[in-house]
Amino acid sequence: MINITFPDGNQKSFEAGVSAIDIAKSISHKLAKEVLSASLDGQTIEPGAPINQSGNIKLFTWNDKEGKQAFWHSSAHVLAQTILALYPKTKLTIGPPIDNGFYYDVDLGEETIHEADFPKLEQKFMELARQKAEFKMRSSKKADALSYYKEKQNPYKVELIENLEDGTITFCDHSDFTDLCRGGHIANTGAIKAVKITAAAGAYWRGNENNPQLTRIYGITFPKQTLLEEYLHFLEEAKKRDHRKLGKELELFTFSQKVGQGLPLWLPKGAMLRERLENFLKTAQKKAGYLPVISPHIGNKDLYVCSGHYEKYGKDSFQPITTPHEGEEFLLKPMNCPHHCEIYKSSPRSYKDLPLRLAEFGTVYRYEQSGELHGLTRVRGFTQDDAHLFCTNDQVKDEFKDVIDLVLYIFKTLDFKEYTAQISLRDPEDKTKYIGEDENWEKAEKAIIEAAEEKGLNTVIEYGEAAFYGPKLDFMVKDALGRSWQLGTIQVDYNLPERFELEYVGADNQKHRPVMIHRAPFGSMERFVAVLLEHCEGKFPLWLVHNQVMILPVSDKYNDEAQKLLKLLNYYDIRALVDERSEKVGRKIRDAELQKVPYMVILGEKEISSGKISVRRQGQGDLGNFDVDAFAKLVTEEIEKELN
RNA sequence: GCCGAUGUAGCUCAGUGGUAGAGCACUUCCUUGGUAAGGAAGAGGUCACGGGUUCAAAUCCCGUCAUUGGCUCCA
Repeated sequence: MINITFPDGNQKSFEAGVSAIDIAKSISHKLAKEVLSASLDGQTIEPGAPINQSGNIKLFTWNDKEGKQAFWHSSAHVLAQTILALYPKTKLTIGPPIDNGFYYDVDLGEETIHEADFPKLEQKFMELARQKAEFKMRSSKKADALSYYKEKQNPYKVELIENLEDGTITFCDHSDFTDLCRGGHIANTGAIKAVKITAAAGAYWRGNENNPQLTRIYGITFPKQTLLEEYLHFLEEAKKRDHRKLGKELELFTFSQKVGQGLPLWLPKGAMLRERLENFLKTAQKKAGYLPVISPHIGNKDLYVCSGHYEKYGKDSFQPITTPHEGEEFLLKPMNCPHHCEIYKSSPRSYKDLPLRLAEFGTVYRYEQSGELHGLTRVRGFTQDDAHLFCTNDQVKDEFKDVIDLVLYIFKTLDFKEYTAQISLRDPEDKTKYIGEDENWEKAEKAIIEAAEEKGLNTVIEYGEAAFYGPKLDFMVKDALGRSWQLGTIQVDYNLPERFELEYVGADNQKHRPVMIHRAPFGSMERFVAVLLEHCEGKFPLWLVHNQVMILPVSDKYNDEAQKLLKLLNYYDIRALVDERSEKVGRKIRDAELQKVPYMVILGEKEISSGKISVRRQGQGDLGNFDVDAFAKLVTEEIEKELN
């Protein structure tokens, strides 16, 4: 007999050899049917495999991340089986579960899979899944595993196995299909009730662009048909929140082939939106002791050679502009920091001047690869809400913490509740990608980790994600489709002050080197607006929205009164417009609702004679009658609340 | 840059080799109304661009450009 302990602390005895599913059955048949995966003492186990030792069990269903992962991992096996059945010459590589489904990377040789082939794949997939084949793990000797794949002429699997220790190599069989696999399946393929092949894409073997390109087939499966329908519905809804669609509808920005790829054109409404965001941050920065600076759009190449950016990113910049007579080379400014370093150097600095916080909405240009461009989130010309804080060693942590507060204030004001605070450190395997002394890196990394900890941030650490000159704290926010984008960033840098020989005179009358903090709470105005649009679905908070109030005269007769009201609202600093079209009021309401105007004011005979306006809130309907100043107060108070 | 997809009116899209289409938006006229679409008429396109096949191309083929889903990259 063995003792099994459940997460709630309860214990039960079972005969040795019992499976996780049997254990679930002992609780309820419903649970047994729903269990997808299990773990014993934290180790993932196959749900149908015999358990021969006592331990702590956890049972996972579709509602658990672990359950979904096992489900999609198993589905990847079936996908591989499907592809092999339809394209027998395929060489399999890897096929992991991801956040939304799974993929399998395959070498199809001469064949290609097109979107038109997806229905065929889906049909075969379900045919195979319905066989209810059990997933069974078995171990293999390294030599046997190698010869198996050598015989199949599959260099990818051979490479994978060569990197594994003998004695740890396992395969998973189901039906007539077998694959190298470390485990973590559902019991059998029968639980898969619905599949959607979502995309075919190229992907490099082991993520290295010098390696052969494989075909990656993406799919998603569900234990119920209705869940697939819900997922497809979610994708439809996400499309409505796409910033590219909303940007067009709300007339915020556009692109022109003539102007160039990745070079956004801000339309008046978009430019005014940006202005409000910038002013919001400028006000906050003024309070926090920042000083504005302005630097030009081009800079001498030597400036970036000095900073090290040219060596590292020269190929990712636009090519230098050469002056006709002197032959001097200039780059379109790819970042603002070297300029700000030179501003620092414009005058001798004392420790009394520090921290010196230089801020600029600096527009920069980067030659991003064409395949990378994406709406406003990845462009070739964009404006950073940049600032560089020059401080002493002792001031780094406090300055860093203040910047965290600023980022969190912005996120709170704009209702970004879900974000990831990512600490990006050096790649411990390859320090050659970075400049500077180990000692400085350690100081910088320690400062970030401590500051984030003292601010109580829930952080994840990513190795190898640091900038080449220093570690950083990045704030990542997801778009409508769940893709993660870096918005705010804070970076500690001991290296550029060194390279630019920045100095200050300390209380000891000796020269010292300052530390630099790079920070951009929005990140780039373009990307920030994009993610903001997707978050609020185009329904901007009142303080940001272009048109706060739409005045709707009941008929043309009241247009003059409407204009008077408009002036009055403007006097209260409220942005409003009058809908003077000869349309019925129902139509005007509908259009204002669709334009996502937060407040509507209806003006007709009743309002004029009573002196009270009739107010509607977007998405809510009629709010009743108000005196104009009471309404103005309502609006201004709502704005104040949003900004505090 | 690489692999796949897409490109028709301002927007969303239909149109599989034989005269370029719809809805919304726009313009004009009628209508002057009470809380999510009043009516009529009109205007609007070198079917992304360049070549080819054909008696005939939006449609088939090749190339280019742009957009797009991924991969790689991201100061």
